[in-house]
Amino acid sequence: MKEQNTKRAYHHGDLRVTLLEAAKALMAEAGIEGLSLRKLADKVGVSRTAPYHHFKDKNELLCAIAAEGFEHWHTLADEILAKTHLSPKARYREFVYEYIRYASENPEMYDLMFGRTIWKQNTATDALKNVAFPSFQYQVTMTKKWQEQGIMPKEEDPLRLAQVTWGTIHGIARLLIDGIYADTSHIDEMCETVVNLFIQDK
Amino acid sequence: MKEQNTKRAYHHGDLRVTLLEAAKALMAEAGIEGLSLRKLADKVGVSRTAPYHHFKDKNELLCAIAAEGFEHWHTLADEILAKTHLSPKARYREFVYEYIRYASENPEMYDLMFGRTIWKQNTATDALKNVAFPSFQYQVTMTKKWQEQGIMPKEEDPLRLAQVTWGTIHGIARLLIDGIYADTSHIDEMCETVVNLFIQDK
DNA sequence: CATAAATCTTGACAGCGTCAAAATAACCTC
DNA sequence: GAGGTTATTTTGACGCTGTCAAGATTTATG
Repeated sequence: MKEQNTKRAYHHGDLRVTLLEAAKALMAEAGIEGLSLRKLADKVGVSRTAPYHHFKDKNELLCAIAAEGFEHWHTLADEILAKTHLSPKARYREFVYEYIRYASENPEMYDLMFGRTIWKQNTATDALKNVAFPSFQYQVTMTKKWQEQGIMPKEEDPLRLAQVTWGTIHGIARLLIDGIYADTSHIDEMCETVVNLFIQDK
Repeated sequence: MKEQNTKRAYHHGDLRVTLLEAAKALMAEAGIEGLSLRKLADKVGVSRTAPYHHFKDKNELLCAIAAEGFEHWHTLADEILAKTHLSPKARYREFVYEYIRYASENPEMYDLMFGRTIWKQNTATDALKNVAFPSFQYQVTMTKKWQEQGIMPKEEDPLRLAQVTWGTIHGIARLLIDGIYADTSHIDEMCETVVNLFIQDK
């Protein structure tokens, strides 16, 4: 009985996918720093260097994880924007809530996707860039739409406005997952304040 | 010839201060991750374990560095707020610019002060908390003042408003120092957009 | 079936934080 | 000043990390 996936089943049987799944789980519980290739290999039941035949190094593994995170995140964002039965303002509110919720429920993944581990050293793989850059650009696209819908000021440059509004929810998300804002019970009120400040009366 | 500092000159001559200075320099050029106790000891010219008699572990060294950062940062903020010859709006503008400038010129220090390294694991020393918490609280105090001066909406709860406005400049700072916004030439325009969005016509 | 390629393992190395024990230097009291 | 205490520093060691090299094993290919 052997599987027939994208990669064929050799000794292990699609070790790459197994590693990615285990890595996400390990990262979620031990953090990015706590995710070591050796612990990962041990968890999966292979030798220390086995992962090196599927990922060039640790960075490439992290990029692969982040890429999956972006794909997941992108579908979540799309779902909200598809709720056309809601008013633009209500949709934006939901987007803000969902953004903060995603970050606080997946702090390590969020940190990997939007943090310095990958981007500061400029070590993103092409595969990651191909999903991450559109996600960044997505913020600008949505902002333009919000301006057209009249809930955000039309006179502001879309790029600048996107940078600031995204910066706001990103900043709040970071303060939460980095442990500066310990009190997560205030999340709702913070989101509401964001909407109050940025959204012009519908 | 021996110095007479807070700590007396033993074998080395105030190793603690020397370590802190070298650690700040090493961190600035190699990053928080690149700062190792062994390299630090080597740079200063002592054995690997010598620093352990002045700092319990690496975390305590990092906390000491961060504490100095907060003190420096606090004096910078105070200077701006003391410029009473400027209008409240102009002062806020300068505060935003200065905040982003400080972060982008001292990215590693900013990351240490406001990042997850220390706060997420909840390993801050009491000495650090004593300077950091007032700095956090400072944001709320200033926000209240801005509300009283009529440049920020009075109807918003001061704490929430502070969290969101601080979150905004913190988020932009993070996007810059983490390498998401590579283009630092847009800093001025982003700051201006922040002021436009948050400040009510003077 | 034989050769090539992919996959996995064992061995090894340097770097890291940190503990234990020993060595050294300064201080303090008598 | 002498002797003992304390502060400081060093050497040795351990386990953890990422990663390379070389060999072994399994699968694919011609």
